[in-house]
Amino acid sequence: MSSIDRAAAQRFAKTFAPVTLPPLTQSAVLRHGHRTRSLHVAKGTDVLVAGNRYDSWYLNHNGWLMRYKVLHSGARQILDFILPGETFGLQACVFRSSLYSVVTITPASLTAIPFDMIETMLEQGLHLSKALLWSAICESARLGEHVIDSSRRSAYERLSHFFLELFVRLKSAGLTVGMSFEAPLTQELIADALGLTAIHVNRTLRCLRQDKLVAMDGKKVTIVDFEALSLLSDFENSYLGEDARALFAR
Amino acid sequence: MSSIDRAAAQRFAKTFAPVTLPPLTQSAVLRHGHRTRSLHVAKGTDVLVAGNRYDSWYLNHNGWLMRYKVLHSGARQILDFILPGETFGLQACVFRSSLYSVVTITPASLTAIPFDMIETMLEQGLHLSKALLWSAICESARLGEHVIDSSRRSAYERLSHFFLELFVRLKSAGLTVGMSFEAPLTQELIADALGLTAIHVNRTLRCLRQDKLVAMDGKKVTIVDFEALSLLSDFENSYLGEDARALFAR
DNA sequence: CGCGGAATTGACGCACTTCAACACGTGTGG
DNA sequence: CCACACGTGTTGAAGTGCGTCAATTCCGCG
Repeated sequence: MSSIDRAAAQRFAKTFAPVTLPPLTQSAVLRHGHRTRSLHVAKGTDVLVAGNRYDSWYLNHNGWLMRYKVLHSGARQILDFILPGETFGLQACVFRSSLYSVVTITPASLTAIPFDMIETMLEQGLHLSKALLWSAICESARLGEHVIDSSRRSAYERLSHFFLELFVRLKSAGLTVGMSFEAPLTQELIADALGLTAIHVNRTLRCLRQDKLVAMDGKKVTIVDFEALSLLSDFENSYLGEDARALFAR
Repeated sequence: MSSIDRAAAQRFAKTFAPVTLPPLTQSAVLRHGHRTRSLHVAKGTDVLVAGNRYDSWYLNHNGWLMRYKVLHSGARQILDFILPGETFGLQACVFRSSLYSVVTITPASLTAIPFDMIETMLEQGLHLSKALLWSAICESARLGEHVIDSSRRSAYERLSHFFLELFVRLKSAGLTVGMSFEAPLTQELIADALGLTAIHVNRTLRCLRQDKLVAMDGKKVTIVDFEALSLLSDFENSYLGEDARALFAR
């Protein structure tokens, strides 16, 4: 297994078992390493296409990807950004075909883990079973917040909440510097994620800048006033799994 | 274990393993029956309260419940309706405290399954592990559709999609009669679920009735034109797990 | 240099909200 | 048995946040 895979396994361990489990999770993934496939994909590549069948799920090492769907109206909705260290594609294993498409928005190196390995993981490792279950439940939690975002918050609140979530998730992956992070996002992508138009995102971003809450310099985002942002957008990071407990408590 | 628990176990089996697994799932749940608690709660009872800790998850036998959250603005967002045969509360086990509240909207009988039983289930049964994982992934899928609903569909499309989803979920639980079903919902609840106001739900419902797509008589809902509704709301039921495959394929 | 994608700004329209009033059924107490 | 409260449904009028359309500028890159 290449060194990049080892780094990926470490990141996976860190993401999904910050409490007590990193070594076990890591070694368990590594133990089956010979069955996995490494791939390096360019920016803008569709890794999963909605409606197709797949037999692997994916571990994302270092890139940004997004899960999305386009409606018959032509509108595109982004469900989720997949950050370094996170996984995707489990759904495609459960359902006959993938419900959503996944595309890279930066170059990315991935590890594909054959689906039937999940059986093995479930059979052999209690800890891995928990990790899988936990990652699915965390995804639910994020989507739950996303529902609230889309239906009950103003554009101003949505942007606030969005940047805070990104910041906390990137921070737990060690990808922040102070209160800043790099995000390869365009205003159009943000709009598609939050259910707005790029134009309105633009206007709202200007307000956030003027109000000294968020600063943006190209692709670099800085959280200027974490407190104010949290308050106005009902942000509480507990849903991100920062303090997940029970499954890994012992 | 009482007969109501047996019925519940059967419904759980049906919901989470429609393909090949009912007997196993059922017996595995029953095997641990002595550890579970049965409760009967009145309509309007909070079973879970956001922010509190819990050590059980719940199997809902015959009632309707909903998962919701209220923001500091006072707005309430319903994330999910929990129909007969479905479960809830797994999140509360993973996170330090429950992220959302769950309240009954009809009287309901529930079975509380201690959380540490999940460990046992994961250790002992490959099939149960799959069932747990699958139910979490299905929840994600529903929430994903809900995100799309809230951010990219008009009120008219949202209502259409909402009724279709309810219909299909209730049908798979055997709770439909022809193209009709009973739903203990008020317009306000629907509004809170779809991110609209009750007033606008009212107006939109009238349009749906006039357009001969949906009929409502009190609490009885009838899908008049399934085809037209599906088309206009991008409905495809694959995300509801109708055709889930891989995990239960063998 | 010139091209194309992204950001920015303005004017206008509309879907949905907000506020307000009223109708209807159901239960509860006088 | 009526009176009243209360929850739910229904309808109208006015306000607004965000979308749509259109034009201009900025910037990276071949």
